[in-house]
Amino acid sequence: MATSQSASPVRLAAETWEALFRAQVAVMRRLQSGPAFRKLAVNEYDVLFTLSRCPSGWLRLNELNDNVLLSQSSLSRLVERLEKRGLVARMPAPEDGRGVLLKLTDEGRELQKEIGREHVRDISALVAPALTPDEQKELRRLTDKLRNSL
Amino acid sequence: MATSQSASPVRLAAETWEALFRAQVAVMRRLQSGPAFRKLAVNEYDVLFTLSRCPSGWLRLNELNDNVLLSQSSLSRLVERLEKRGLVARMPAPEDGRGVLLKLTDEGRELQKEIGREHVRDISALVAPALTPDEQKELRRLTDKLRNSL
DNA sequence: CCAAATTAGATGCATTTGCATCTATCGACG
DNA sequence: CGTCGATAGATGCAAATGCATCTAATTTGG
Repeated sequence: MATSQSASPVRLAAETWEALFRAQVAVMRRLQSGPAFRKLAVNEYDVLFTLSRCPSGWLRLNELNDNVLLSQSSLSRLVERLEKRGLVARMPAPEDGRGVLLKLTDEGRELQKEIGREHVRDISALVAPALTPDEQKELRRLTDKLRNSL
Repeated sequence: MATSQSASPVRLAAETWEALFRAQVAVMRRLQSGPAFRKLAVNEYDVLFTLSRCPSGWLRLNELNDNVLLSQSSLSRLVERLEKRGLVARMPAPEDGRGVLLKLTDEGRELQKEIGREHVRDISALVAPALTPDEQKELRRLTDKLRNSL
């Protein structure tokens, strides 16, 4: 009987992914039910957050789409909603007549910061008691490595 | 200036969560666009999968809801759809007149296995090249620990 | 330089989702 | 026991999502 539980590489990969996925579900469920996301859905906040991290301030719609788990059409309409609420501004891309550039408005930046502060506290309250700092660093390293190798 | 990048525990936790979340988004995006999920959405498959892992075969609707990132009402309707397609069967809970028990039908079990085989191959193709077996085990350990401590 | 194929994003439409609420049952407590 | 708050699940309805498709701009290959 040389067939121990996770002997197969395929099985190990599947179990690894399932553990990652379930952890994400469990944490996200708690985060999104908190008071931080009263004013904005998580996906909407995520767009504002990504824009806030963008060095130039402007980001292409299709680049945004890589970060978010949404179809292209859903992102298009999500951005439309954000624009209607005055949180982001659009501009036709200068180098590509098909493209659209996005940036935060002042109001959008304010709201991102406001939600972000609370969001970060919520995250910390969940993650910090669960893992030591070294474990957190290792988890960050492994998930970054996984993402970068796709 | 003793404020290095991730000196703050709060910041470290936030960065850890973001890395985990982005990795999940990146992997999930690739998985769900693959041919494995032609016949069934990921959330629907996930319900079949969870039922297939249940020792007794029967599972309460509200227990299912802990595993899935869906509101109670959405899960209720998702299950309704699965039942209409003949993939799951319902039964009133014997010990609790409010509850509903679910199990896979034979057809549901077949479909879960069929999709599952392909799904596992897809996962392996993404995860195995990215992380060594030891790294995968460590990632599994850390995400399990995170989830269990919530 | 032009036609064909590709890419960015928008839009019509059906499906899915979530919020609020409703019904029914359970459990606690007087 | 009988009432009252809590819990399980279903449902009306508005909002969000995805698929297929459309338009327009770009890139590619002859």
